[in-house]
Amino acid sequence: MPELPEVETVRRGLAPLMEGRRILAAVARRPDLRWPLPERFAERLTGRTLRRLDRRAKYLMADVGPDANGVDEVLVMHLGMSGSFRIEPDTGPPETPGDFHMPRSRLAAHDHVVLRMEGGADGSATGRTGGVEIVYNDPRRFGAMFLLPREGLAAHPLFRDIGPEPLGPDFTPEALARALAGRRTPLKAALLDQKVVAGLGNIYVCEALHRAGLSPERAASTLTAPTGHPTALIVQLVETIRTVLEEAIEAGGSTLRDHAQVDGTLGYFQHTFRVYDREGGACTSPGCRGTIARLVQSGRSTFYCAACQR
DNA sequence: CCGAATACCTGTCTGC
DNA sequence: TGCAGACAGGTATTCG
Repeated sequence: MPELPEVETVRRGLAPLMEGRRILAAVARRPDLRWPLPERFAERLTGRTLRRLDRRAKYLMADVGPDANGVDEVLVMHLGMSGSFRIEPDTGPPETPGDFHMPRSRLAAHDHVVLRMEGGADGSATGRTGGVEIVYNDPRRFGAMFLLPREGLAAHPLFRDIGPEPLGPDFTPEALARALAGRRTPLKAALLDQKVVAGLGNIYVCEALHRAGLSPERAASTLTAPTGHPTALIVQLVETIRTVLEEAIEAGGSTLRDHAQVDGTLGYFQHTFRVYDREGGACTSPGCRGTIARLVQSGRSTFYCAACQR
């Protein structure tokens, strides 16, 4: 499921267990996810301190500091369609460099990567060595990990063309108007395009369009005035996208507080949607008596209300 | 250049 | 119960 709110929830869940801590051991249990894992993955990460865990679009970006040659690197992680992280208490023996022990009983099918983190001074993580083991599980293997130089990362092909962060200062009505100008593609497809705005996926595009009262089939260009300036509709859409994402992050936060320490699985949380996966259900817009319908646009399901989305 | 289709994988659900 | 087929929240690549 991971779209921006889910990835941000994962980031917030992992950050307290990872930031400022050494990676005592790392394991890649297979050579690839969607693409090959970084060469010598375990050796390159072992012993380094994870300074910060950030997010850009749907990517997690872990600043792991300098490598053996002093080159600052970032561990970039993407959850794809089915990736999640699980937190296990570290019950392993004290570390020797390059050594890694994890009880087989605690590994599950599709556990592809494990990072053993050192414990924190605050005692917030309570494995035998005071730390945790962070397990990446991904059945469909559409996820990915890269270890890239920090210098010039924004110009890397993965990030070069990604649009503004929707919760950041650059996602303005003017910017969205510019990005949609002249585009004949349906609004649904345009908002899924990561070049237009970062981090939206199928669910939150459906949700945002419903709340904004905009048809997913409307040509994207029709939100931009002939002058190239934003229309009132675009101002509304920018605001709606922010609201939908903020509410979802809030829902993810409460899931974290309620369940993360018990369940240990990050990446999926309960959230109720107004249109997504509600085909045949009643539209919840005030005063609307419509029914949620499903349609397929460029091979993906769109859920919407034809009565109130124009 | 743009937009649509395809490919990458496995698990789950539906209908016969 | 078994099984074929559809479908799943992402994105790089290919095709027209």
